[in-house]
Amino acid sequence: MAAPQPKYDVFQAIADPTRRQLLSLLSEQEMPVTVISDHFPMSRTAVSKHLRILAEAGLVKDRKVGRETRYRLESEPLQELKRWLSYYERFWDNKLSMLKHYVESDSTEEAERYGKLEVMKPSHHNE
Amino acid sequence: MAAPQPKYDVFQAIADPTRRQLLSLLSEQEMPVTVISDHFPMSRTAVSKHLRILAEAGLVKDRKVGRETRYRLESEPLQELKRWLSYYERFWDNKLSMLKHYVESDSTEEAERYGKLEVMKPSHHNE
DNA sequence: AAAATATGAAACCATTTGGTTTCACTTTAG
DNA sequence: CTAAAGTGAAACCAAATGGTTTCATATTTT
Repeated sequence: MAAPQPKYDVFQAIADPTRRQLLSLLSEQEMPVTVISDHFPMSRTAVSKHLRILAEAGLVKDRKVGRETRYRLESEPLQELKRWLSYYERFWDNKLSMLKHYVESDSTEEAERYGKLEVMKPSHHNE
Repeated sequence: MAAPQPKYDVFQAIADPTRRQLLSLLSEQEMPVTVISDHFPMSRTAVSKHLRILAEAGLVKDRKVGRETRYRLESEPLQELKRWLSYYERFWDNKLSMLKHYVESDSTEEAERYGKLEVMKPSHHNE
């Protein structure tokens, strides 16, 4: 029953430099593992494992062609990242709201300041 | 001499769910560690370590106020993430260029296909 | 059919990561 | 001055991570 929820999310998937390079490489064209691993200083198996992690995060898809398995980029999951990021953009894009934020937090009284906030409610941008 | 290059970059820093929640919380206002850790199910020390990692990535700044150290969000480093992401946006925003990409990679001959590419040149989006 | 190619799975390993508890230090409050 | 509050650093730990080597299996090639 329980959905076999993926072990790796987009954030974790792109945290590794090698995996970001893999995405970059695959964005150019579809490729089988052997060819891909020629571009990296590690074993084919290691590359294969990184690909599996990317696949779990939905960032790459594969298809069998004869005896090879070709991997290709699937950028759609990156939209989650964009969405997460959009929340923070206001802090550098909108000077006005940023200033407002700053002034407010500095003009409040010491006691009770933090307790009044409604924080950590898992909403769109928390995770 | 050698710049003590930070151990954590933005990608790694935001890979952890707890750290993303920290950014979310701090985006509301500046806070001392003790108050922050009240919002998490782990020890103050653990939160403190996450904050240090975020600080290494430049995502939070702190300032001493009496005996407390207040942390605040510093969103600027997230621009690197936005920049990285912008490269991939074309794969979902621009249906035309995506299609072009797909057609090209599928119409080429088997042999020599991969060798012709100029890949992995560490450029703006590789890492 | 036999040899070569392409790949995933498994078993191992060293290092990193995310947490904990304990201790020392500084700054405020009584 | 003494106690309490706020923190960071250190020592420890179990689990996760990123690699490796070896082995089994499926598909081509000759």
